[in-house]
Amino acid sequence: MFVRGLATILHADLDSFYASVEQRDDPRLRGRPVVVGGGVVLAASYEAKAHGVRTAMNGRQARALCPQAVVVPPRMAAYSEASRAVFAIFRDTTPEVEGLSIDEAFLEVGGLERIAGTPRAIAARLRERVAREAGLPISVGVARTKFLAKVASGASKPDGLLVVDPDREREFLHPLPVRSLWGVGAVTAARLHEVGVRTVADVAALGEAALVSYLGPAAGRHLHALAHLRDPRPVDTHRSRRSIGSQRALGRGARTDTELDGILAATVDRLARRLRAPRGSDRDDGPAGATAGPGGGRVCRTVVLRLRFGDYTRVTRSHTLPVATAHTPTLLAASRRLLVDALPEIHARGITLLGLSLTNLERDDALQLALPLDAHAGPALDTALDAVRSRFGAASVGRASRLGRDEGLEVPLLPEHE
DNA sequence: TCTGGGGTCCTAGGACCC
DNA sequence: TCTGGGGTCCTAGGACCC
Repeated sequence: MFVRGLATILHADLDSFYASVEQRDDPRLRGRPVVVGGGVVLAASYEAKAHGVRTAMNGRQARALCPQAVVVPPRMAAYSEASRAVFAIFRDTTPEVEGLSIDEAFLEVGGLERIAGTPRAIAARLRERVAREAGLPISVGVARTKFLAKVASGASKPDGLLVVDPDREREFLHPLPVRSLWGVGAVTAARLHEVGVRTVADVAALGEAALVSYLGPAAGRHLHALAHLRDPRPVDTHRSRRSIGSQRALGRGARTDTELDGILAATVDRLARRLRAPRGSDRDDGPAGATAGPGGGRVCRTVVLRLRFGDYTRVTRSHTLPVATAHTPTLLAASRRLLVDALPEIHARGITLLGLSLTNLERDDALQLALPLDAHAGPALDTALDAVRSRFGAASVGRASRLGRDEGLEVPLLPEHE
C-alpha cells in the first residue's frame, strides 16, 4: 500500500493581526469595524471586512465602503511585542518553528504525540494559549505538507482549526481556484485563465511540460508539484534573512537634489544600524520567528537603489562591493554614486519614491572595508591606512590585504569600532 | 486598485573564466 | 581566426506574499 505520511505540520496565522491587537488594547474597539492605517489599509478587522474592506486598499475607498469604521494609526512597536509573545508560545510548543512573517509560522509537531498528544490536540491547545496568554485570535491549519497546512489555515479563518486528513487531500484542494496555489497571483492567474485553467484540478490535469511552456521552468514545475499534492519542503528552523530595505513615498512635490541626498543618507544610516545590530535583538525588526536568538551582526555586499517616477514606473540600480561591509560611509558612498547616476532621469520624470535595499547579506566576523587604490601608488597605501587607523583607532584595524582583481585593499575592522 | 512598506524568488542577458 | 560548452557573477526587471 502507498504510504503517504502523517499530517504533522501546523500553519499558525494570526487573524487580522494589527486590527486584533488594536481591539485587544482598546475595549471600545471590540465588535466594531476597525481599520489600521489611513492612507492605505494595513489591516482590517472582520467587522470591517464584512463591508468589503480589504488589506492594501486605499483609505478613501475603505471609508466609502464602511463610513462607521474606526481608523487608527499603526503602532508597529505594539505589533512587534505581540508577535514576540506569540512566537514564544510557538517555541514552547515545539522547537521546530519557521517564522514566515510577523504574524505567521510553520510548526513541525511530528514525534511529539507521546508527550503532547495528536497534532489536532496540539493545535487546539496552541490556539487556546494564544487566546488566553496573548489575547489574540489565531487560525491553525494542520496537514502533511507546508502548502496544504497554509491553505487549511486560510480555509479555517476566522479563529478556526482545520485538519486535512492525508486521505482527503485531493477532495480538499482540487475544487479551489488557481489563486489558492502558492505563487499564483493576478498575472499568472490571468495567463492560466486564457488557456481555460480555473481550478487546481484543471492545473493537475495539465502535463508538467504544458505548465512549463506557459509559465517558465520554475513556476511550471512548482505548480505541477503543488497541484499533485507534492511539497517536500521541511519546516526550516534556520532560515536567515536575504536582504533588508527601507523606502519612502515622497508624494508629488518636487524635491531638490540636496533633499534627496539627505533622505538617502538617513536611509543608509538606519539600514546600516540594523545590519550591525545583533540578530534577534530589538533592533533587528525582522520576523520574530526567523532568527535564532542573539548573535553577531551582518554585513552586505550589494546596495540596490529603488526609484519610482511620476508615472508610477519603477527602476532599480545596484552596485556590488568587492567586500561585504556594514560601514555606513562605505555604503553611503556606493548609494550616492547610484543616486547621482540616476539624477538626470529623476529630473526628467519626477520622483515619487526613494528606497534602498541591502542584499547579499553575510554573517559578520570582522567588518571588512574596501579601499580603492591605484595599484602603483605605494605611498598612497600608507596614507590611506593611516586615515583608517585614525578614524577607527589603531587597535580596531586589522592587517590589510590586497584584493585580487579590483586592486584595492581589504581592511578588516574589528566590531569594537562601534 | 490611482498606489504603503517590508520582504522572497525567478529570469535573462552580458562579462568573464576554463 | 573562428567556433563550443559549462559555470559563476553581476545587473535589471518582474511576480508574488504579508
